[in-house]
Amino acid sequence: MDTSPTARALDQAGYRLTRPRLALAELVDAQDGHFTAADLFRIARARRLGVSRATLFRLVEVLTELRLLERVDLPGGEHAYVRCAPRHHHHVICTQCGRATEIDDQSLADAVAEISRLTGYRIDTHRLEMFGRCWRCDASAEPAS
Amino acid sequence: MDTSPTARALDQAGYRLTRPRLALAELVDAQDGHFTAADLFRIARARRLGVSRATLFRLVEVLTELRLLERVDLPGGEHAYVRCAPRHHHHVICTQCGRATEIDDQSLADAVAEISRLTGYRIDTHRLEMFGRCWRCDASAEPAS
DNA sequence: ATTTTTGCAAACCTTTTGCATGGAA
DNA sequence: TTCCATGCAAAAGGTTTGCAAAAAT
Repeated sequence: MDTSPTARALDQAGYRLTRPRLALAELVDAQDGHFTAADLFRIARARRLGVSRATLFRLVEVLTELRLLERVDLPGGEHAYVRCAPRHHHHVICTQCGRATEIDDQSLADAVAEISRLTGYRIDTHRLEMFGRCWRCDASAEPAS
Repeated sequence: MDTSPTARALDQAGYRLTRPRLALAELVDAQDGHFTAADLFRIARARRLGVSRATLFRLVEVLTELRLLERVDLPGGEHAYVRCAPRHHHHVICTQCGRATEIDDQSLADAVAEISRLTGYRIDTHRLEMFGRCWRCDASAEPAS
């Protein structure tokens, strides 16, 4: 059965459903946190999916163009990716478990509009990345509370 | 005369004022937009400052630690740096001329607090980068208005 | 059959590091 | 004189690319 959402999106966008793509699509769908290209490659190699680095990078690029993935720049400077819905939003990322939660908050749009007004810039795009601890990790880190 | 703010900050922080550092400090001070390490190296080489890549990277790292520079991740994924005051803030960056303007807007802090409340994350750090056109570039791009 | 996609390997680009020399304090 | 800093060159990552073979439509 072909229930991989990513694979379906690829198909719909006119890309051929090859074995490497199907395998990677499932991998990507299985991630619920952020991952780097290297992470993906490591997993693919461990599972003997027989996917080359080149193909992996090429697919990540396609998925990013389709907005199924979004690149986030971690505080250390690495490029990671998170699976997400193809609309404008932001992420809060847990620095402990890697979980990423999508945000689409109006108060932020308001803040950006205000900044545009204050600075005189016409702001085309913006990117907000927030890093912290999700409720689960935060709870387990403070047993006594 | 030693009027380079960056050089003075280095001195104050206990770093030795070597010729390469002084030369680079002046270069950095002269930038009013964002620049990559490669940009800086290109300029240094053109001016025959005799600074090696290693030294340049090492100084950029020091300046970033001292918070005289901040790394910004451009939409294309490159790492650039902007000169700035050593406190928490954000940047609006002109995609045309590269000018960077510092922002410290309360409405953004409010938005982040709201997001923290909504998601249950304890947000430690956040990074907002805005890209657009500054008033000057915007004006010259639309002569008829 | 035709066109896209793959894998390989090499190339590329950016950044880091070890180490002996040179320079600041 | 004592460390700190530099330059060099090599290494280490990370990502891209040319090209012939393989696979999807």
